[in-house]
Amino acid sequence: MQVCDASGRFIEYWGFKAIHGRVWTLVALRAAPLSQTEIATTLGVSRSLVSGAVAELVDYGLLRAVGTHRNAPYEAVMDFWPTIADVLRTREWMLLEGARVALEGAIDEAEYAQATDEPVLYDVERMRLLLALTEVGQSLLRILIGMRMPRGGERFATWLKNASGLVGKLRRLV
Amino acid sequence: MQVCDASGRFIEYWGFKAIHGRVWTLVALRAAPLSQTEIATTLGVSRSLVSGAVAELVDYGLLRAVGTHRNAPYEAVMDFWPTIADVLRTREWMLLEGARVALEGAIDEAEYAQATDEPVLYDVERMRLLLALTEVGQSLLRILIGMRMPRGGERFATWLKNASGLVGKLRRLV
DNA sequence: CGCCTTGTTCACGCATCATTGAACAATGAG
DNA sequence: CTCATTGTTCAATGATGCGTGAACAAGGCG
Repeated sequence: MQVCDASGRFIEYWGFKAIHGRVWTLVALRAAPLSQTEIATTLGVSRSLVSGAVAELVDYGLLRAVGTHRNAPYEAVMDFWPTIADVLRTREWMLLEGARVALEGAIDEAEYAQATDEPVLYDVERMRLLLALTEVGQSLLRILIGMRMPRGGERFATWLKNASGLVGKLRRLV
Repeated sequence: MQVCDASGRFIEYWGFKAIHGRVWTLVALRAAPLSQTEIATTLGVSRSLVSGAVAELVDYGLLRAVGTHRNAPYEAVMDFWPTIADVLRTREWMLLEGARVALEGAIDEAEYAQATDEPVLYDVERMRLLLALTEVGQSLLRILIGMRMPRGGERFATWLKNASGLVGKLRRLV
């Protein structure tokens, strides 16, 4: 399944493991739920690798066991926006916040140095610009995180239509 | 300089090397252009590492030598959107295009199987959904790539104001 | 009840890649 | 011209992390 590899490569570039993308895509596109051994043999990887990947995907809320018994096969949760929002909320926010705090500290230092006539190594104006950039980034992030998803039956299809319309509006905006 | 480390961490998560972020941030925030040895000693890394990083940053168009002589110090190019657009155009587009092509192929295969009454392993409906998703992604990418930047003197500040306004409009849209 | 299939855990190997230090090249200063 | 400083190249190192296989656990089915 070339789609799984392409998806894996894509996911990998976004800071996750390729195996996550491959497993999720395979399960998502199969008509029937899959057991771990089926996943492993289909993808040509070891069962141990699949075991870990599946556990993490279930933890992320991207995979779900069908039934309660031990060897219950897995189906994909198509509605992955909550997971993406969660990643944005934690990972990206922390990164931007770290940069923002560091910049604020550096600006304070530079201003204190200015006030006491010490030599100022750094360009305060530029630091302010980068600070403003992090704030714009955080605003954008807040919007993305806050995007409400349609509830009920065919969530993913509805969300997709939603997103498509939004992109159209965005094009007119730019 | 904690800002450099924060920036490096951020850049690293976006698929680049942390050293690129650290070097660029240091040069961008310093009031005066910096030589490679100054960069190396300030960041506490070897000159060889800085040499490679600087060469790549110059290649990306994110750093520029001030003057023509061999040991000319470097200043930062603040207007980094062209570089980002370039990365989006090559890396992200290729990834999405790869997924799209693979999905189209799989859909064709599945339809052929349906027509000839062979067993169909994959869910055509879902494949179409993911195909639509890649297309929405490509539309969004086209918009981002096509975003024109202000020309002339204080480009970065103008761009930032531009971007900030855009994010505000986007919030009202969502 | 016992076997066989399935899932989990863990230590190891293997590859990748950032970083270093040393050797080398290039150039400006004295 | 000579030397010291700066930048470049390259092999070696070290760390990080994916993937594997074997051993182990846990049920289901005969």
